Amino acid sequence: MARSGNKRTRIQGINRGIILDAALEVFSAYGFRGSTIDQIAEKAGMSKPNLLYYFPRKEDIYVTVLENTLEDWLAPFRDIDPDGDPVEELRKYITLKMELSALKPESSRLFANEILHGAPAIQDFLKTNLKRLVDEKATVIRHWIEQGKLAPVDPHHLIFMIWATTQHYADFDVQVRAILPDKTGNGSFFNDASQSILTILLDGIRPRQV
Amino acid sequence: MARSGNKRTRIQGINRGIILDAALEVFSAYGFRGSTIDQIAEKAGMSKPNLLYYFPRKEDIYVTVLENTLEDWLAPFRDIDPDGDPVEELRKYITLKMELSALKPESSRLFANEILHGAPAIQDFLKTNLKRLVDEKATVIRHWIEQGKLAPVDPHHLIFMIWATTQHYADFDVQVRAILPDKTGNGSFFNDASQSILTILLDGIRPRQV
DNA sequence: GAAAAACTTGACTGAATGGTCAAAATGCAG
DNA sequence: CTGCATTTTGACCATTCAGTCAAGTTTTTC
Repeated sequence: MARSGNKRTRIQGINRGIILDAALEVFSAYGFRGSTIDQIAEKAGMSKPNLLYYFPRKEDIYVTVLENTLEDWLAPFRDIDPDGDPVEELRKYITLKMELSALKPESSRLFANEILHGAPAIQDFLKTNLKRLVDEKATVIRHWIEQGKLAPVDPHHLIFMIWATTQHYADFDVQVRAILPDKTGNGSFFNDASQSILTILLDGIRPRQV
Repeated sequence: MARSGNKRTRIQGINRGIILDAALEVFSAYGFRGSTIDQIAEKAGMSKPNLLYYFPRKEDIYVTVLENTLEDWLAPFRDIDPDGDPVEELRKYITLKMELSALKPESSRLFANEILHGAPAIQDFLKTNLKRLVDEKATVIRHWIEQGKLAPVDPHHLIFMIWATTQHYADFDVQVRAILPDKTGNGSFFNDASQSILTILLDGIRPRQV
């Protein structure tokens, strides 16, 4: 039986990976309820009962995919260095986050969809782990402000603003592409966006007094 | 038969309204695929066949609700006055948008969900109406910049940033509430957020040289 | 106030879909 | 090569759910 005592055979390792990749694509595109096991099985190139041999319930697949993406998503945030230069650290974070949005929009959408619908599967995680981490980084930002290295702004709202903006390019991709003049090909648009966001965030839009 | 020739009776007006209100709640909470006609019918206090008498298909309800919310959503954007003071206009817009996020988070979530899943029902709208409107406002912003009333930033990305941030408080409500220290009660938190966003957007986070 | 139109609903149908099961196929240790 | 464990699948079941229908009830019209 699969997963007995957590021991994984060679084939289990391979197939679980294939399933999770397929599931990420499907769930992020159609949401939990809108995705069918058949869809995932087809994309994974195996029969439905076979897929269910590895993940007994639809929800098991979903939760596993979600958990896997959470870590990717949080790592750059965790890596913000309290001892680094604030502007440089935030620049690095925003750039990384935008790269992630460009590279793995599916993960972002999966996460967004989960939150949008009330985070039924990860509410606990939000209230404990994530809150702890955010509060920690908010403290870092507050220190930076006290040291005069950053303008006095509310750390939590600053974090939300960065999250919101960077994720927007993944989550609202169709809208962004529908609106943006496609002067730029496909590639450089995320770079442009990073630059713009950074400029606005750092210096604001109020013209500097001359 | 209902809706023949678009003429509406008294009862049709009432019941369509009730249905659309119920549908907004349900669709925004569970998405299109995740919502059932029975759920909407129950919330609307009528039988399923009766509901289907007014809207023959599930999709008809969905599209109608979506169209109704789009207008609400765009109105404040449309109202940005090219002849007004830029900072004041943007302040007004952001404040309005945040009030809307606080007052009608369901509309925001419905819209977000639609975009997140590739905007199957409103792709045309995005590419025509919305693009036209955004380009128009981008031109306004560009003029403001030329007149030195705004720092030189990319107008499109500025608009995206404002949209992303303001909608975040509606769409990611559970996450925001999970993280935010609930020192503030329920009411003032949207005010705090508005203030913070505005400060950051206007003056940035880089400390001003003294 | 009677006929016509509009509205309402219980009971139903067919398709989609999550999940089961028993039997076949394959992999692998000795 | 043999026998046991793992993997794979066709066929199936039960439930959910969008949508139908025919028969009733209420509202409007004249």
